Amino acid sequence: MDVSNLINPLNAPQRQAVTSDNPHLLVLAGAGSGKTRVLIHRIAWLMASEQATACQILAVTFTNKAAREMQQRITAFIDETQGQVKPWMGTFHSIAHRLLRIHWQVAKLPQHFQLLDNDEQLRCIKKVLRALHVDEKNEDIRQVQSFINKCKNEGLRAKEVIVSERDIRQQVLVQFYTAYETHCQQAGVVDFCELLLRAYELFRDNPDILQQYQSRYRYFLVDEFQDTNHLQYLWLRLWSGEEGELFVVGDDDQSIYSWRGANVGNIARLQEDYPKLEYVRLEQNYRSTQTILHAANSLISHNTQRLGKQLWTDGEKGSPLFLYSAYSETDEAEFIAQRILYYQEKTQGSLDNIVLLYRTSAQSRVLEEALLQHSIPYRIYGGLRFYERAEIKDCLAYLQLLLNPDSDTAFERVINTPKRGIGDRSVEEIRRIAREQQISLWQACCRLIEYGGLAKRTINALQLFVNLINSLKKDSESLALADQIAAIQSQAKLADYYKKIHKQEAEGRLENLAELVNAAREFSLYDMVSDSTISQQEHFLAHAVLETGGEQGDSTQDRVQLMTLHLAKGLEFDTVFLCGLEEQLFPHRNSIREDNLEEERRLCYVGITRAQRELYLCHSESRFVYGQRHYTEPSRFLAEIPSELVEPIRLSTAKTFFSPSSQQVIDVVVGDQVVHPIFGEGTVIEEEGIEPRKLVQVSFAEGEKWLVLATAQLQKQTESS
DNA sequence: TTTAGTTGAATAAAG
DNA sequence: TTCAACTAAA
Repeated sequence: MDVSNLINPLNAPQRQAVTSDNPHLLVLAGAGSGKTRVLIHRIAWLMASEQATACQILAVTFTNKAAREMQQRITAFIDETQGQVKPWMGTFHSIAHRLLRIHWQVAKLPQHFQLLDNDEQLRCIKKVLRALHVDEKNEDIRQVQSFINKCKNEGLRAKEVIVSERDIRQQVLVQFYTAYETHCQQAGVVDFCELLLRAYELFRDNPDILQQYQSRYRYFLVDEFQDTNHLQYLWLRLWSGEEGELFVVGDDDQSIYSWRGANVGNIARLQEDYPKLEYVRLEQNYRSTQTILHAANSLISHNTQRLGKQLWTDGEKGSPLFLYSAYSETDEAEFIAQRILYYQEKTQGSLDNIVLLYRTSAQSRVLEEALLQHSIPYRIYGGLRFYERAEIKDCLAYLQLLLNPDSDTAFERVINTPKRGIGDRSVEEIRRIAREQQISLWQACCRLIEYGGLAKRTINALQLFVNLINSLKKDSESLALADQIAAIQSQAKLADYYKKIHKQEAEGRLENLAELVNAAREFSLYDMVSDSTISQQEHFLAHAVLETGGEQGDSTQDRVQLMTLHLAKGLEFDTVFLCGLEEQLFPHRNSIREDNLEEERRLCYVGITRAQRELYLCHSESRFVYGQRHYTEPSRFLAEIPSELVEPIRLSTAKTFFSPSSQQVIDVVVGDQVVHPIFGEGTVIEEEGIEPRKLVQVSFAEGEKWLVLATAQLQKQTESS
C-alpha cells in the first residue's frame, strides 16, 4: 500500500504522530499547527497501513461543524482505500444519543424519549420547583440548573453527591436535583448532560454491552481534548478499556471553556492513567507571521500552569502589531472603521479576511454603529441560533405534540401560542389536574373538556386546540415531513401570529419558518432513517436539538466579521482587531475576582493566534458601562507583549490644526514635525465629558510613507496661521 | 387575559 | 443604557 501521499506533506513531528505505534498518544497541537490534518491523516494511516478497518475507528469532536469537516476531509482518503464504509465521527452528544436510541430499554428510557435543550431544561426545573412549592422569586433557577449540570458533568447522580452536614444550601440543591431526576424519568425527557451520563452508565452497568462495543471499536481519536469534562473522560477511558488505542489532540494553552465544565486536568490525568503515554508537540505554525507568534509566545509564557510549547514559523517576520489607544469606545470603533476603509481602498482586499474580536458581546453594539455609519458591510456571529428561535421552537413543539401528545414541554409551549384565550389561570388548572391524577397535560386537558370545571369560554378554546392538534395529526399521516411542517404553520396560523405580535421582526420570522420547511425537506433527502428505532419526525426533532447551529444564510457576501473571542477559536483571519484590551473588561472583572487570570490569558492567546498577517490591539481610556462613563487602565496583557513588537498608532503629542470655517484639516504637528493629512476630512467626535477631537489620516515623513490615524485634541486656529 | 409601565440585572455559549 | 421579567391596570 502506497502511503506516501499520506506522509509526504507532513513535517517531522506530524509524521511521528500520524505513524506512531504507541497505543496511547497525546498530540499537543499549538494554534495553526495542522491539528485537524494530523487527525485526518492518522485515520487514513490506520486504514491504509491495514491496522484498522473504518468501522473500528471512532472519532469524537465537540462541535457538529468539526465533525462535518472531518467527515468531508476523510472522504478523499477513504475512497482510495476501502469502499463506502466510514469511521464513526460525531460529537460526544450525538454518539451518546445514538447509543441510547439503540439501547433505550437497557438504559431504562422510554423508546421515544425527548431531548431537552438548555431552555427547556430551565423550564423543566422551574416546573419541578413549583411542584415542590418553592418560592420561585427567592430561588435562583439558573444556579440550580448549573448545579445539576455540574454534578452530571462530574458523573454524579443526586444520591452520589457528597454533601457536608453544615452546608444547608448544598443540601437543598441536592434535593432539587433529586426531584428533577425523578421528574425527567417520569416525563421521559433527557437533557444534554443526561445524554452523556446515561451513555456512561449504560457501559458501566452493562458489561455485556460494553464488551460488544469494545470489541467493535478499537481506535479512539479525540479532537480538542482540553475541552473534555470529567464525565467525557471517564466514558472514553471506560469504552477504550485495556485494548483500545487512544489518540488525542489538544492544546492546554487554548483551554477557554472551564466555565462550561471543561477540565484541562484531563491531560494530566491521561498521563497518570496511561504511564506509557507518548507526547508529540506540534509547534511549527503555518498561519501567522513571526512577530505575531513572538507576541503570542511571550504572552502565554506568563502562565504557570502549562505543559510548555513554543510556536515558530519559517515564514516572514511580518509587520509589527499595531496598538491604538482610544479616548472612548466610540473612538476605538471609529479608528477601526477608518482603518478598514483605508485597507479597502489600498488593497481592494476582501472584507471577510477581517475580524473584530471582543471579550463581551455587549461590545459589538458600538463597533456595529461605526461600521454602519461608514457603510461597511459586516456580520455578527453568536446570539440566537436557528433552532433556538422562538418561531422555530413553537413550530417544532407542534410537531412534537403530534408525535407524542403526552409531551408536557411541547404542550406548555403551544397551548396558548398563538394566543387563543387560554391564560395562566387555565393552564394552572390543567397542571393541577395532571398532577393530581398523575396524567399528562394533554390528557388533563381532554378530561377538563369532558367533565368541565372551567369557564365555558375557556373550555371552548381548549376544544378548539384539541381539534387543531387532532386534525393536524390526521392530515399529517399521509404527508412528507416538510409538508407536515408547512401544514402546521398554516393551520396553527403561526405566520399571522408573528405578524401581529412584532411588526418589525415579522419578516425575519416568516423567513425562518419558510427556511424550516426547507431544512426539513433537505433533512428527508439525506436522512436514510438509519436507525429504524425511531421515525423520521423524531429523528428530525432530535437533530434540531443537537444541531442548534445551522449555518447562517448568505455567506456569499463579503463582510467584516464580528464575534467574541470564544467564538473565534479554531478560525483564522488575515487581519484581526482585538478590541477593548482593558483591565476589568479583558481580563474581565469576574475572572479577576475568581482568580482565573490564566484562562483569560489563554483567551487573549487564542485571539492573537487567529491573525495571519496583521494584528491590531485596541484599548480605550474610558468606556461607558451601564450608563456611566468609567476610566480604564490598559490591560495587563498589553504589558506582557514585548514592546519592540508593537507600534503605537496614536500620536500622543500630536496637535491637529484645521480650518474653523471649512472643518478641513490643514496640518497635524507631531513633535516638531508637520505632517499632512491625505485621506478624507476626518471626523469630529464629540462626547459628553471628553474634549471634542478629530480623527484624521495623515502621511508620515519618516521611513516608508506610512499612514497612521491621529486622534488629536482640537485646536482653534485660523487659516492664516 | 392582555397590555403597558416598572424594576432589576448585565462574561463567555457547544451540544 | 438596555433588555428581559414582573406587576398592576384595562
